[in-house]
Amino acid sequence: MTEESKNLPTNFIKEIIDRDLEQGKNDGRIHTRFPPEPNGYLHIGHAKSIVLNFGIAKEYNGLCNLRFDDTNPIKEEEEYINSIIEDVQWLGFDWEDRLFFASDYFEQLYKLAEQLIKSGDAFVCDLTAEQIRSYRGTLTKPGTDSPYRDRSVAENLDLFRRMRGGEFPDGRRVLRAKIDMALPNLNMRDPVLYRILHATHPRTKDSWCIYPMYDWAHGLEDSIERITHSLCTLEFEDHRPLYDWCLVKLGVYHPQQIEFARLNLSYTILSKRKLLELVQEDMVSGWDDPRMPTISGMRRRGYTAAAIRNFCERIGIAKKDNIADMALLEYYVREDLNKTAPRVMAVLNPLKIVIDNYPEGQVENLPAVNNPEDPAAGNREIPFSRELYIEQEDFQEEPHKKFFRLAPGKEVRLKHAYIIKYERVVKDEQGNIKEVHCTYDPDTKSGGVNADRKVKGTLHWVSKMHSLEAEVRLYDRLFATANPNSVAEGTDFKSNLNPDSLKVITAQVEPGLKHVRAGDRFQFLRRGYFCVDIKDSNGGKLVFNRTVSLRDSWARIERMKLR
RNA sequence: UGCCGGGUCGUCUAAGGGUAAGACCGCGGCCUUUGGAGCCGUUAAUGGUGGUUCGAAUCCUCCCCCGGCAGCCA
Repeated sequence: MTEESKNLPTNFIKEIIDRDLEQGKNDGRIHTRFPPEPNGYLHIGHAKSIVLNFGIAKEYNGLCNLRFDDTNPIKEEEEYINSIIEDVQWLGFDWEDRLFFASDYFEQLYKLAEQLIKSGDAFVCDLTAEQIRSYRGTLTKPGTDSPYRDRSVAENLDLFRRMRGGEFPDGRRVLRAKIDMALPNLNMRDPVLYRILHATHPRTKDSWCIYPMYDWAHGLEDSIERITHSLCTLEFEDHRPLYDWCLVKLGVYHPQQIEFARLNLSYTILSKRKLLELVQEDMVSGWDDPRMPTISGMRRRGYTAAAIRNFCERIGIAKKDNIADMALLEYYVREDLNKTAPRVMAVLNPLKIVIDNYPEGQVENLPAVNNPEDPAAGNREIPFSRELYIEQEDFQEEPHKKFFRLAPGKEVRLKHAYIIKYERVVKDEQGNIKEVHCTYDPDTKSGGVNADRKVKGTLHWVSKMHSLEAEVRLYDRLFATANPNSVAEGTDFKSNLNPDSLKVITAQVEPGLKHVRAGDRFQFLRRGYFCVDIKDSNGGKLVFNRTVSLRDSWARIERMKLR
C-alpha cells in the first residue's frame, strides 16, 4: 500500500477511543464493524466509513468485522452481498474470518424480544401502519398510547409466537417497545421492533415471516459481536437513546454508538436510493457505470484503491455537514497514477502529418521510456514513419501568441523522435484542413547530436500505418452542478445531470497497445489517465475509459482568454 | 415552531485559555523532450452580540443561520 503518512488529521472519534483506553474500558480492546445493508452497491461515501472502521481497528491493534445488516428481505439481494464483499476486498481491507450476517442472529434476536415482552417492556400492537402514525403525534405534539399497550405478558407472548408462526398476514400486527408516547424524541414513542413480512430472504429464505427493525437489531448485533465502538452517520443520532434503551433493558454487553457526518461529494450524489433510480431508469449503464460514484464504477473508471483510501483519510472525520471537493479526489488518482501508470501515445482527434523529407517506406523503431517517474518501468520501441497523426488541437493556422505547438513558421519536437518544421497545409474544397506537410531535421533524433536543441513545444503522435484504432470513452462529471441535490421547485436531481458526461470517440493508439489486458491503466501522454474497460474491451476491440485528464495549464490560458 | 446536532480560508480538516495550522483549489515563479510531474512562493477564515480573562475559535449570555427526526427503511 502506498499510504500517505504525512499530516493526516486526527478526529474526535480517536480522541474518545484514546480516553476509553486510558480509562481501561473494554480491557483495552478495540473492535469496530462495517455494517452495510445489501440493498445496493457501495459508493465512495461507504469507503469513508470502511476506511474509518478498518483504519481504527488497524491503528489500535483491534478488529473490524464485515457485517451485513440484512433485516429487510424486500430490498435486499444476493447480487448486492457479492458486490459489497468484492468492493471491500478490492479497497484493501481484510475482515479475516469475521464475515457476519444479522440474519444469523435472528433466533437470538427473537429470544431477546421474548425476554423484553416478559419484562413488560414490549407489547404486540394491532394498530394499522396509518393508525400508528397518527397515534405517534407530531414533532410538537405528544402521541397517544395504543389501546393494545396494556395487554398481559401472556397475551403478548402468545401473539408474538403466533406472529412468528405465520398466523397473520403482513401488517396485521407488530411488536412494539413500551417506552413513552410523550417523549420529544419520536423514535422513543413505542417504536416498532418487529414487523410481519412474508418475503423470501436472500439467506434465510422462508424460515422467517417476522423481521426485526433496525433499532432493535443493530445494537444487539453490535452487542453479540462485542463491538466496542459502533460508528455510524449523523442521521442515527436521534436513534442512540433507543439503541441504548434496548441494551440496558436487556442487560447485555453495551457498545458505544458514535455518529459522524457522512460524505458528500461535489458534482455527484451519494444516495443509494437515487443511484438506484439512475440505474433503473437507464440514465447510466449500471451500478458500475464509470460515471457512478460507486466503488465498482470508480474501479471500472480506473481509480485505484490507494487513491480512494488516501482521499478518505485526508477528508477527515467530523460532525459538520460537508461537501468534499471532487478536485481533491482527482488529485489523489493523479498522484497515484503518475507514479504507476506507463506512458503511452494515443491521438484522440487525429490530424494527418506528412514529413516530406522522410524517405517513403522507411520505418524506424525509436526507444521510448515507459515512465519517467519509475526507472524500473523500462523502455519500449515505437515505430516512426513518413505519415503520422498528431492531435488536431496541436496545430493552429493563426496561433495565439502563447501557442507553443505546430503552426506556420514553427518547429516542434515529436516526443521520442525528431524536431519537425511546418511547411504547408492542404485543405479540402470546404476549407477544412486535410493534412499538414512538414520537414524533419535528421540530426535532432532523441538522444542524437542536436537532440538538445530547444523548441517550445513537444507533441505526442502515432505512425499512421502502424497505429491501432481504439474506442475511447471520455467521461466527465455525472452532474453539471456542484450540488445536484439543490434543485428548483418541481424538478429533481436528475435535471442536473450533465448531458456531456460521456463522449465516445475513435482514437489512434500506438501499436504496442494491442496486447493490453482488462483493467490496465496508462497515461496517454499529454491527455490523461486511461484504463482498459473491463467489460467491453477484448481481442477484437480496444476500449479505453478516461479516468481523469491531466492538469492542463494550456486549458487555463484558454479560459483566461475568454474572460 | 418540539427534540437532537452543527457553524474556522473557496473546499475539507486541525488548533481544546497563549503566534489560527495543513491539504486541495486558485494565483505567481523555477524547471521540463508530457503546457504532465516536481520544486519554491502566495492569496484566503473563527456567523453576530454582550460578558469572564492579562489573554477567547476555545468558557458563559442572548441572537442568527444550517442540517436531521413524525417508515411496519437502514
